[in-house]
Amino acid sequence: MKKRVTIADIARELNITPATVSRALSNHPEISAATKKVVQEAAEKLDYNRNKIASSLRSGRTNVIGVLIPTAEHIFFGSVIHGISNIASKNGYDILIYQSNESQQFEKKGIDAFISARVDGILASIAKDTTDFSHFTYAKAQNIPIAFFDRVNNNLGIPSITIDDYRGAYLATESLIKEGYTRIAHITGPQHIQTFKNRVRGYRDALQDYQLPALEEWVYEGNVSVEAGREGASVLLSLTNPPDAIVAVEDFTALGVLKELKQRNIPVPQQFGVFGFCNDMFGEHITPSLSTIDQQTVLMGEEAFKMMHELIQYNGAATGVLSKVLQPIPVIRESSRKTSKP
Amino acid sequence: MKKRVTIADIARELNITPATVSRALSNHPEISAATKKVVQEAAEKLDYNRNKIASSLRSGRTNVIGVLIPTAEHIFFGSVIHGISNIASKNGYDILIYQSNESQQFEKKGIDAFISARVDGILASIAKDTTDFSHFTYAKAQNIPIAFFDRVNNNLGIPSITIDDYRGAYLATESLIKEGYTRIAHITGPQHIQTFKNRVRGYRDALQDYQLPALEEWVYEGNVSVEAGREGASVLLSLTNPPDAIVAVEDFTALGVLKELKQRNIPVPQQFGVFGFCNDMFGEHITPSLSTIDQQTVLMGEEAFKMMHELIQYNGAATGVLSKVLQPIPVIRESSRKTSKP
DNA sequence: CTGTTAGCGCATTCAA
DNA sequence: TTGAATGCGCTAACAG
Repeated sequence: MKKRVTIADIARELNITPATVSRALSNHPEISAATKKVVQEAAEKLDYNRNKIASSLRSGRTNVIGVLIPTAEHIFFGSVIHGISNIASKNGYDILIYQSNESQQFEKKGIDAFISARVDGILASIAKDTTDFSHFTYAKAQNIPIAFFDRVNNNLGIPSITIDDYRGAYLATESLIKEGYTRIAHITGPQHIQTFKNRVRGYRDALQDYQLPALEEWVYEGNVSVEAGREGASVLLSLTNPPDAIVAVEDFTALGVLKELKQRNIPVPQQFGVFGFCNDMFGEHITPSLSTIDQQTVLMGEEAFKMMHELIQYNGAATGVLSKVLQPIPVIRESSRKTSKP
Repeated sequence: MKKRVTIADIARELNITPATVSRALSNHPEISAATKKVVQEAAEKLDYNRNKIASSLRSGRTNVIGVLIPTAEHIFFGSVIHGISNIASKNGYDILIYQSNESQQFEKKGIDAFISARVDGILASIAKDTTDFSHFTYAKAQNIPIAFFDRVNNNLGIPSITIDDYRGAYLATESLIKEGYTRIAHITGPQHIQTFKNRVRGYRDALQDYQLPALEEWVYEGNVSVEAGREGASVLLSLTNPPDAIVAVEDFTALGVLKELKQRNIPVPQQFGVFGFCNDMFGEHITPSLSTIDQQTVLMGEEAFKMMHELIQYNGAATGVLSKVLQPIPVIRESSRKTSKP
């Protein structure tokens, strides 16, 4: 094991003190340009690489953000991480990843790991299973800046960044209405999850605003999956008063709806409209292509980092940082275009 | 900022020395069970949380693995990270993520960040742009265990974990042959990438083994995308001697092929067979559903961590750890099933 | 502008 | 089995 070069080595080489080297390398304002230059060159020459561990221990800051996600296997979170990670790198932060796998127990472990690692802040998206949120308030009590993204809890006094699910569902429903569909149903997910609840509200309010019927039985609650989409569509189409369009809670659910419709030979969009939610990559390429709501995942990641960055800067001081809501963007494709052809 | 509890606090509380506390908490064999118990309880009571930074500085080990990926926006890498991260957590390791965004420059920065963070090991998947690999050999020279996954370079003496791309393409081609297709073409990606090159070889060898024609013009080199699939299919179908099946380099490329065929009203699989590569989630749900090669991404992540774990253990000592190749798994669906119906 | 001094919290050597 | 002493590499307060 080759011994690593330290600032002491550079100091010795140049006959100055380690403190000066440290300051020069951190671009401290009170160091002369000449010294900085010499130190830089010596560092380069000796192949010096700052030991962040020692630096962190001394300074009390790690420049690491802990990111807690339910799973990296879902492209939604990959996309958010993409956003977080890129802007974080640009600002000199590293990203520690932990997966809860939708379990409260692992989520708690993740928070503990972050605290142990002395991360400067935590960005978290809550697991489906979580009912006890004390690990989050604990982190907050430890004075670690924390913010939620996408899967949030508004009762903990923790800032968050989300997209406006209510508005997304509203826009989807409204788009179908404007295309001429009049009996619009909704397939949603488990209602203990805020996100899905908000979408139901947006869907309902759109119908009400346009004075269209909003039958109780037109809201089908399933799991979020292709299968749920099929089953939901099947149930809805078997009603005595079946709908002529469906707003699905998510793109794969919408895909299930499309499959069921195809099997029943119901032409989309001519006789039936379908709207998804997520803007997953495949939607653009299936037939008919899927209208959906874009969730701006990368932007969400970037905004999440920015918020965290501010929280870190102003921690302790009173701060104006509050929750932020991103606007969903309707992406209208074939599956909902009853009137005009593409 | 509440002062954090340290081992000194615990020591004071119990009238023993910090050294003993440290040993007790690390479950050192030479500490009495009684002391361990008392220390554990005091730690719990005082809400002690080990400072990994200080521990790392002293011990020289961080228990952090740096994972370098091209982008988190591709589900393939998300899936591998899922595999790495879960097994890493189980073994007490944290995961630091860095994205190269397919750029050599950022890749280099990532390696530097990892070295600065004093990670115990690096798992990397090479960027498309990378032509100079010195940052990898540099890390290795610094005595940091490093291994590649999926996107590898075999000329650096760095172990790697891949799936057998050659065999994957061979199996895809063979499957088409056994279904009765006889004029099989291939749409591949940039040939400076080993992965794609190997798939071309697998494709060619299958044709040869079954004594089928392998025209030079039946291999179309494009970018890896839906558009490349469309274009490749278009070019191949315009040949005076067009194929009756295509092995695509990847699922989205296969999707492009399917779109082009649909537009030309060529029935799949009856008159034309299509095979993808990746087993992306959408493939199961499109029409016709897509035959493809599963790359065992989660397993790849798990095996990557296991390999890294061994490298870390035996670093310095001569080690038997070599590259590992995972077996691809054909997933046969409608798009290639000429003979039998599902 | 630079040097001196001190210590972040822990793990490890050597002694007892 | 435990205590005492040391230092990992760096940064920050205080001097000069």
